[in-house]
Amino acid sequence: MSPLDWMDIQGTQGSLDSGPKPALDREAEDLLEGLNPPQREAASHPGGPLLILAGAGSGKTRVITRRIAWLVRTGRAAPHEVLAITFTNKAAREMRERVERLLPVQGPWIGTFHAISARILRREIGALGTYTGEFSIYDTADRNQLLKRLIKDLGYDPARFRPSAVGACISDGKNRGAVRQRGGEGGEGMEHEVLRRVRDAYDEALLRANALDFDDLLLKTLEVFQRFAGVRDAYAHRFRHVLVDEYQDTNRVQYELVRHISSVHGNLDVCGDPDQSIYTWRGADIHNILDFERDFPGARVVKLEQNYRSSGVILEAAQAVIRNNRQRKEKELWTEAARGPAIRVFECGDENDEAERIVAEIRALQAEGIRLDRIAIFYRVNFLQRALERALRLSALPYQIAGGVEFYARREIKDLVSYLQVLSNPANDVAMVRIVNVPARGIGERSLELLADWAKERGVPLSSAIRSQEARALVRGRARSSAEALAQLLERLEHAPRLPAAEALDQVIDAIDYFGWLASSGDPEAESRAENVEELRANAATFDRQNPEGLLRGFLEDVALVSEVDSIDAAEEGATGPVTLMTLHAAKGLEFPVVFIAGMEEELFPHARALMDADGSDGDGNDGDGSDGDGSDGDGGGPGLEEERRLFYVGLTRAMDRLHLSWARTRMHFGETSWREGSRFLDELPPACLDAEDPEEDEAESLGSFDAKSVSVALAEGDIVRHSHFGTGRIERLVGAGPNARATVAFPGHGAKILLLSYANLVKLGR
DNA sequence: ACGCACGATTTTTTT
DNA sequence: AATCGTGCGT
Repeated sequence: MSPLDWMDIQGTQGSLDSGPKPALDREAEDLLEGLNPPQREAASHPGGPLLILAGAGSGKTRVITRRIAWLVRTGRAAPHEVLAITFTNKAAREMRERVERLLPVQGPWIGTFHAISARILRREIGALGTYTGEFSIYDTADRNQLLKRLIKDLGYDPARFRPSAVGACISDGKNRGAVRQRGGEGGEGMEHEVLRRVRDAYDEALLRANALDFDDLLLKTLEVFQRFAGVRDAYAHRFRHVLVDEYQDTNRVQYELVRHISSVHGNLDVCGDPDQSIYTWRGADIHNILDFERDFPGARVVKLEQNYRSSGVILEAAQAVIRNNRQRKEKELWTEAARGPAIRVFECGDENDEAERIVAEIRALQAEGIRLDRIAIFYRVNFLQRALERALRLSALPYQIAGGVEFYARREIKDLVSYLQVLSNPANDVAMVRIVNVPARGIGERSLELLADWAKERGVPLSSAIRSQEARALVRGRARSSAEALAQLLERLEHAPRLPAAEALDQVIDAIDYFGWLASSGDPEAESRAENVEELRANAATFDRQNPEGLLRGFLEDVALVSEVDSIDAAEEGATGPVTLMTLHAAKGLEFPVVFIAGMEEELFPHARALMDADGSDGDGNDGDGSDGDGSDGDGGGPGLEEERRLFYVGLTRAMDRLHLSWARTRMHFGETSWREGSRFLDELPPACLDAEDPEEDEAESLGSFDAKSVSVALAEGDIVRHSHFGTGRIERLVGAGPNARATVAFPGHGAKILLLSYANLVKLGR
């Protein structure tokens, strides 16, 4: 979406108010074809507030896309009068494509809250009088870097007040936004005092840098709407129909935004599932969806309860699990699908064993003819990714990871993007600091400090100091000439913001001879960095093609707002894609025929942290520093646990046919190995849904295999075992005892091997 | 000013 | 285990 294909905000209305033309009726009717009755009701809701309670896999996206097309087709809204808000850019892209397939029409605004807000602010933020439309967007890394400097400047120890932690606090405050005034938050020792001072300095620094962080994008938009009714009304008039997906994950600020923007026409459709609310930690307030009918009187409520995605077994299991939650709106999903294969639970020795078993299983699936891109592996926390990745690489299975080390967080990418940011917004100090000595030009910390102080005294950005002869005079020697050269460089590139992104990028790369520098830097990763830069160039070129008017600024916005999750490609036609790895959070909204969920362990899957803080759904007081310990109310298990359970529910319901859950008896964590216990969630699965091979049910065996080291004791001839290198095999013979015990194992494809049990680490699979 | 070695710290989840 | 930051030596 190009930020500039703007149509006059007001203007276009009239002519559409007349009822639908009869000729269109049939075509409109076609758009509803194939929908079940509630889906049809939702898609063709005539107007006014609408709440779609959409269970997992109930065809929600289908309904929304049809609805948008239907609204346009029946003349209830012109394309550009439709605003659809999604949770990720990927979802936005997908929705746009699907709508366009139904109706060859462009113009609806479809995007995330952040993207839409940015788009509005580019145009309107000037009204606040403090920012300009050229503002930069600070991502989390930028934020933390800025905070670190501020914490130091204020004389605090950044080790004691970790920038990331302080940043999280600040963000939290902003997300709960409008209601911040509640806590005088004075007392409570000096911690709050520190926080307050850093926060103030932070906001001021952002202002001076003409920069907004993610939270500000929403907050400033809200502020504009609140303070300038005219602007608000213009948008509220324009957007005749507003649709919000994943409404259960909206926070307070987003709620207010939605309210404003739908205030004129009152045509607000929200869609979501309280059972899939998994973002309360980031300020999402489940009450938004629970109280929708109260907030928007006269709301129509439609429940979508037929599941079209998962097998009977999977759906039954998911339902059984989620029923353990206390805080919940009753809802029964049903399916016409067959029961399908049972869910399998792998109990593994350690994380490598777990990864290898998953890999072996994937191999087996592959042999069955199942494509890799139909397979996904989920996990609760990112570090689990490591062992999985290692095993996949070792076995040469192609995979892609969502999340992990984000592309745009890589140093080489940050470097180049920072140049572009400085060119686009010279006040962007964080970016300026980053590039001042990249490539190395001999401007060290000391020189930088001199320049920064000069700028600070005058209240001007750092880049002004670089450009000022007077400031540069403070610096001695090589640094001075380097600063001069840098100033000239920036001047030569000044026109970059008016260029297409790819061109601007290329000019920067040229001007600093980035490839040459990379090659000569002695960085062992130089090659892969160069590849990443090529990828960045390709991204820029793609952006230019899709957004001819976007220019550098548009590209920078994309860079800031597009997350790695968005880069997960749904398989191209024809070619078979790789296995996909991602966190459970990232999995929301997706579906895969085969799903693995790794790390089903206490403390890890109900995550230890989630069980600790007892608050969550009450917008109530923040953390008494360990004063009230009420982790004990039984039932649902507390809001933290309930959210974890919802997350598990989300994971389960991503699976269409096959589902594998795994856990490890020991796992390396923080560099030390610890004993693990199977997740309590495993116990919540109905036995009827599980594969019988469950070793936990077998008393004798669980005794024998309790100690990973003594697994061998439990082995017998005829057992099927797994080996980290050779894969699955069958034990032909056992000889010797104790540390000398040996097994002859037949591995299909490798032949018979004689293995020393104390080394081989065989894992018994069955017999 | 820069490189290296050592030690501290990390790991919930993300736009 | 792996990354990051600090302090020291050149």
